[in-house]
Amino acid sequence: MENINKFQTISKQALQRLPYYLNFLKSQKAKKQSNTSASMIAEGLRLNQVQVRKDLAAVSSGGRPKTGYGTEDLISDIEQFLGYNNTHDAILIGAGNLGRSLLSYKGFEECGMKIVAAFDIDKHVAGTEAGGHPIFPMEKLEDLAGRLKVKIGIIAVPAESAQEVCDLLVGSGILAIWNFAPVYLDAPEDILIQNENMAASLAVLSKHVEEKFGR
Amino acid sequence: MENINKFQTISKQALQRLPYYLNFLKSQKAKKQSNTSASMIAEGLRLNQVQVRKDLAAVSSGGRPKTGYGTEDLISDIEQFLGYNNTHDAILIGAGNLGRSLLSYKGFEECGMKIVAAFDIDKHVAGTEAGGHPIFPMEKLEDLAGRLKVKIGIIAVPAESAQEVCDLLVGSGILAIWNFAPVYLDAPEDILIQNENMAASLAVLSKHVEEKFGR
DNA sequence: TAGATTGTTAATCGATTAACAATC
DNA sequence: TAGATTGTTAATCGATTAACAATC
Repeated sequence: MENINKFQTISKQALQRLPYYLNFLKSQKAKKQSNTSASMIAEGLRLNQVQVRKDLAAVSSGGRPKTGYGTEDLISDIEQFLGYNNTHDAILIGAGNLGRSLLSYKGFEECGMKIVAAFDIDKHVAGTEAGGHPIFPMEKLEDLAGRLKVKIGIIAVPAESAQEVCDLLVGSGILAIWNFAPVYLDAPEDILIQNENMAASLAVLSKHVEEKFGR
Repeated sequence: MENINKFQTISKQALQRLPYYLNFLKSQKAKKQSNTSASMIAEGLRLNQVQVRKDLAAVSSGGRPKTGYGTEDLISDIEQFLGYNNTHDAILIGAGNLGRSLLSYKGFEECGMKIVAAFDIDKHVAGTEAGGHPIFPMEKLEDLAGRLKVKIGIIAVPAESAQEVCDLLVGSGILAIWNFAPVYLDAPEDILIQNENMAASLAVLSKHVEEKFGR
């Protein structure tokens, strides 16, 4: 039986676990472990064995009974799957406090994303730079994004202007948006919106402390 | 009937939606809308009505048929619920690239969290400061955390040392940990671990672009 | 062959959504 | 009273976990 119909889909949660596996596998590699089993990963990351096994099955077919996966093979299968090999260019909009923090963060490139330019509505901010990235005025966005064929947009503007920026990005042919503004954006369904909200995470922490510590 | 048995629990997902509601409500307040209904929030944030209504019911009892909630009342109910009124002190460990970005970010205080000190293992880094926060050597952590009665720890160290730092924090009486390292931490179950992994979010974006754009 | 590990099919669990009753 | 909106109980959906068969 051929596996023509076997569309291996993967849930968003599973997708988000993959970088953890990757990290663990790299530490295995550093320890000269040439093979790594799902059980080892599960134990190392304190996850359920079956979950790990299922996640890996969606990403690689190099698993062999009794031996597990070749550590390096699995690393490259996951990186391949996530598209870390082909670097994706990104632009960031909103060079305020958060935006500048993101611009100066160096960890994105090893995850296959490279910020190529930043934009800000404030004419005084435009023309400066942050973290080695030039900041342009908003008017240049559409032209530049189109010419550079950028596929990822990072929104770091205030809530009020986030939807507007989103529309602009969609119009410029962006495929995925990393949204740091505290709003749910409206976009065509083939555009992926990944919401990242520090306030949302803080809510979880704050609530827990409040509960445990009392008021 | 008294509501003694009515332990209103709330899911983590619901908890994370509350800051979005808060943001919407504040914009309502700015527009002088004295009342806001669940349906208005749902429409504004493009969420399901019932979901919003259920979330709000867990947080406030000020909803009235036909009128909805008093905008300001609901704001303060949510802030009360999340513990945004009582500021919680936090310490940050690891003043590297990411750590410094977090230290210089100004948005945490309005979510009820205040970073009071940072620590780093590197003796050269200790003694300096970032974003107006002093950076201390690791040896001072236990003493300072205990004396300041800090309840939140922020881990921004490399994956390899994250568990070690976690243990140290737990030993110092911390109640909740915001973990930026790409590992799942092992801690007593009454300690809340909130994982924040930029790489995990990037994986989702990267995969989508890869799928749409092809390789 | 026995044992470890993979990978799949079925059961469970939790969150979201739908239907409805209650109330101002 | 009629209508809008709340809040609850039941149905659906999706992800996780458990049980098991396949394989080296």
